Amino acid sequence: MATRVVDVLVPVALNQTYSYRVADDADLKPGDVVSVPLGARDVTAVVWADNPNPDPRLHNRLKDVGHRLDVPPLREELRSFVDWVAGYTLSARGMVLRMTLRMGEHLGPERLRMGVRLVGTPPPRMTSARHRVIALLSDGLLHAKTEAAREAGVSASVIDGLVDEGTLVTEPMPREAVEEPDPEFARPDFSPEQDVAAATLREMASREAFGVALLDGVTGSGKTEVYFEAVAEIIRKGRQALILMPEIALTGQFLDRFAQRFGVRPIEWHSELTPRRRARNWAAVASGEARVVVGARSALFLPYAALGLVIVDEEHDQAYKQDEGVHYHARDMAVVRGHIAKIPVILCSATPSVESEVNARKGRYTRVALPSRFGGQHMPQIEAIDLRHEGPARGRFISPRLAEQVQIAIERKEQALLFLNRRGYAPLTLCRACGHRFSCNICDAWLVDHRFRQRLVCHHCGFSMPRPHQCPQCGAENSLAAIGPGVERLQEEAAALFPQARTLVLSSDLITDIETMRAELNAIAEGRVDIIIGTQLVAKGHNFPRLNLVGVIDADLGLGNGDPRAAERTFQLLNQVIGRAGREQGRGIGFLQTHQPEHPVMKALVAIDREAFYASEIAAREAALYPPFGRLAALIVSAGDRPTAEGFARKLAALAPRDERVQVLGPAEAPLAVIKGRYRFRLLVKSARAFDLSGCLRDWLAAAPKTTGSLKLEVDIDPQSFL
DNA sequence: AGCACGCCGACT
DNA sequence: GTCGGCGTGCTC
Repeated sequence: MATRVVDVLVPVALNQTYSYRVADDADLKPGDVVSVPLGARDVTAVVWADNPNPDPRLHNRLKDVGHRLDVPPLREELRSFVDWVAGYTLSARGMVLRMTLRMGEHLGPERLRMGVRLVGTPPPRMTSARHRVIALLSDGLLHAKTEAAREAGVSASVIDGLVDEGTLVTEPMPREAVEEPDPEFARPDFSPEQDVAAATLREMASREAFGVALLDGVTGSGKTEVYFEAVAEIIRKGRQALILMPEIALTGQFLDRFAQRFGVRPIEWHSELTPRRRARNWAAVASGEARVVVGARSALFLPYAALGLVIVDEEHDQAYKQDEGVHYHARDMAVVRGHIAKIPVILCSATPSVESEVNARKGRYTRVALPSRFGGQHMPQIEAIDLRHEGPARGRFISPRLAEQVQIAIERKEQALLFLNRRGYAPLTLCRACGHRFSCNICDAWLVDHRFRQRLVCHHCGFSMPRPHQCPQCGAENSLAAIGPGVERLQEEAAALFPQARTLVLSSDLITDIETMRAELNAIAEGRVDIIIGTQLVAKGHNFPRLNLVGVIDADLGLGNGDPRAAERTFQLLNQVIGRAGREQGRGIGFLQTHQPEHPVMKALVAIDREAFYASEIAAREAALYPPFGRLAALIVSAGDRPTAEGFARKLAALAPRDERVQVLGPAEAPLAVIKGRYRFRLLVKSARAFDLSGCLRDWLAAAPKTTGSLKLEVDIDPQSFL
């Protein structure tokens, strides 16, 4: 009798499945998680399909499937999703599978933590440390070993000693149950407007069918509490809900708000989980015990037992786009997963992406609007400060009018936020004697002066050097000038202008981990800071109750670098930043320092006229056939030297499909031509919306020469950033 | 993605 | 004479 063979998807950079033999008595089904030999090692992989006619050429080379792991099989819904994402993004299926299996390697039966219990008599040789341990354990209950040691103020070896003496025994700790959120824990009081929105979402959640809602509400309108009602409905139905957030928005404050509504914190999923927690959370998601998961984009690939709803908070946020490895946009893939799993998807934003806005206008998405702030608060008043006429003195960045407002805020004991989306002290250092500019040897970029760290840093590759005191070009001393502002320099200026104020810089490079960030955000929320100086970190989903004034130092930053999404991003970012003001007292005020107050983005912001912004942006996209009116992909060719990269890019362009539905632009040198010592050229591929661009690219690239040596070709479907 | 195999420089 | 650098190619 022929041995049974199954096709297994292995989590390596391979698109094909590999065939393995199965023992006759092993009952393997598609979706089962197994261990298989691959080359010299064993990997955790997934049975993808039965293979009744294995390739005869492989007959004598087939290896045997190892053991099946004791975890729930990946459901057909997830396997289809993995296949779909790989096909769409032109990634190896194995690499997409890897994202669903990233559970901290320790898959399988959870390693139990050991606890200790007092059972015997104290040993003859007593010490004060031993006394403390015995006193602590005198309740006769099981205590976690490390906690017991910490509470008794002793090292673990004291406990081990008592175990050796027979005074204590070790026992496995019972696994702590995942706490269930209670949908009725604290039902909120809603305004009539919020009630209507919540009812719509609740109804959608209960329908158990695919559909997309765009929950469109201004900052402070209570979007979160409203979509929590859809989550509550999913919990009542015994299914699971996933709330996706931009990574940085996963704050303690959000988790607390969740706990206020549902009684417990949700399960988290993000890059900073410890391996142990990661494995536990993965298992809780797969078993279905985790009812609600709040996570960064990678949470979309987890093996939910019964996913019933996906929410994408701040759906316009660029952080949803993964630009390494598998290039995917989590918002778009959430819609795909919802479609495959036949479940509803809720996208939320105060400033929807142009894509989602168009889908809502065309009726593909259901718009659920929360047009006003909760509790009758008003949106901040916004004014432009024309830097051409009322700018600050040379070398200063806070205009007199803005400074006056900050002074008033401080006198009123309110907070002010100065927003500048630029890390470090100054973006450019140059020599006044010879004009030499400090730039990165490995990249094409200026080195940013970071005075906290006393270094010049490349923001593209991380290269850094000590801050020099002498020009390397002409040898002049004391000739180096810092050009332009960064948040550190802004803090210096604010401290000089307002010496009595407490300032805090909030910038990603000064924050080492999520906990530090949570602590700093809490310090602000509790009013221990007068002037917050922040990069875009402050824009994301945090509520500062005492903040009423927001000053945007350089509103033009991010506009006009030739990026088709520059206007959209600037509008969203500035809207969100200014929306931080006046959320509690409702008398927020925002100032935009700009050189171009007549720019459509600035005019729309000042007039608080979203419609005007979307109208002009949608018209521009439609005319240029940019997304969502057309499809876009970028091919990025990079190599260790310029001619190799350019030559290959030209070869690719020459092989481009001859199809009038596809337009190939380039190759052009990428805007930042050299990054990490690699020369980069880019081809942009544009097609009509109703065209299989992924399939077309696949055929095209299959016919292209293989990349050898340092040559690398990256495919970015739906590129968001053009740098 | 790992990992082995393979061919050229500075060490015990 | 070996140890080890990372370029190339394969993994059922």
